[in-house]
Amino acid sequence: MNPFSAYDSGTCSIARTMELIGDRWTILVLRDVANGVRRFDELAGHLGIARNVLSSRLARLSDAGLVERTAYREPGARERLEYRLTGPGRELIPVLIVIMQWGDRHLSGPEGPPVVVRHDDCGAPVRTTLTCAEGHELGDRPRLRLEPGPGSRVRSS
Amino acid sequence: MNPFSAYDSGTCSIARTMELIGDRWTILVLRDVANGVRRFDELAGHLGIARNVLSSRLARLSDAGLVERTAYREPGARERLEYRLTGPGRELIPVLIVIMQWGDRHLSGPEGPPVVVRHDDCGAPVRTTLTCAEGHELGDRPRLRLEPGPGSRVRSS
DNA sequence: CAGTATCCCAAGCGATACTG
DNA sequence: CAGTATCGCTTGGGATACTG
Repeated sequence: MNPFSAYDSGTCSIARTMELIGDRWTILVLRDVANGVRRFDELAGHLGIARNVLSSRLARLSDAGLVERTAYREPGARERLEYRLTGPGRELIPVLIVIMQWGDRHLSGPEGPPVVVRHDDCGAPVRTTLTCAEGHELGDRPRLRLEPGPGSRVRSS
Repeated sequence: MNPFSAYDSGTCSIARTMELIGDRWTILVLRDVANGVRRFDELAGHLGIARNVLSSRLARLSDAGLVERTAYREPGARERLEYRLTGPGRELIPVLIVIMQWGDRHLSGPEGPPVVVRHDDCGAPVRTTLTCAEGHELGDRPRLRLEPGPGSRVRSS
């Protein structure tokens, strides 16, 4: 009867995702990797994270397939390792953007946000919008309805 | 020279937002409150969270202005307290949706996602999209450019 | 440079008992 | 019912030293 019993914490996609990225550092690591910070020491320095923690976060992200470690060699230089987002990792970028957008609006000072994200092709600022399959735009405070999906454990009787 | 020095961890909107919601429980509390679970014991039972932790999370969310506690009284019943999202709190819903969307795609089993979110007005499923101010849709793996914003501490010289 | 290993502390969390 | 208080465990995290 309560539609939200479908939302049991075990299978909920939000819960599962947060298990992966819901700690103090992981999202920031992803942010930096997405922004082209690719080497271990560079990440450690820029984030101010302890090296062992960075190591374990990168390992988890790599296990989950969000980040891959590859070797590369600049001409004449010795081999180096770098981290890059995989496909699934890049698909997290919209998550980073919405979070940033919310923070820009509600947590940045009167000076405005410290960073602006633009569409690289046209230079216009980027934003996220909520739309439905009928093409309606839902705005910031959308009217939503939840229903059990195909993977629901709740019988629809 | 490095555009990402603008992204110092102190002012970054992602970092600031994650300080607020970047732990194991807060997002799930927000999810439940957004879904109409409004009373303390109901939240505690549904989430399986320890009561003291729930208490402290609600306090933090309330301090931050994402959630407000109000008293209400059903006719004939005694007074009760309930939590509701404030305006800024409701603006976090798109964050919940993108996270859920990503988890649906990458972390749910072959059965599919346990919950589907629909536009309440038309019943069509909801999704988030990245667009730029020029109206281009950017897709899952967008080509982005970062620039220091007005609140950047980095001189633009 | 790119990590891993160790040590220790602080925060987060769960269980439980208690109060209005 | 709606919380707060207390306790002890467990995890996360910082500093530092060490290895290939």
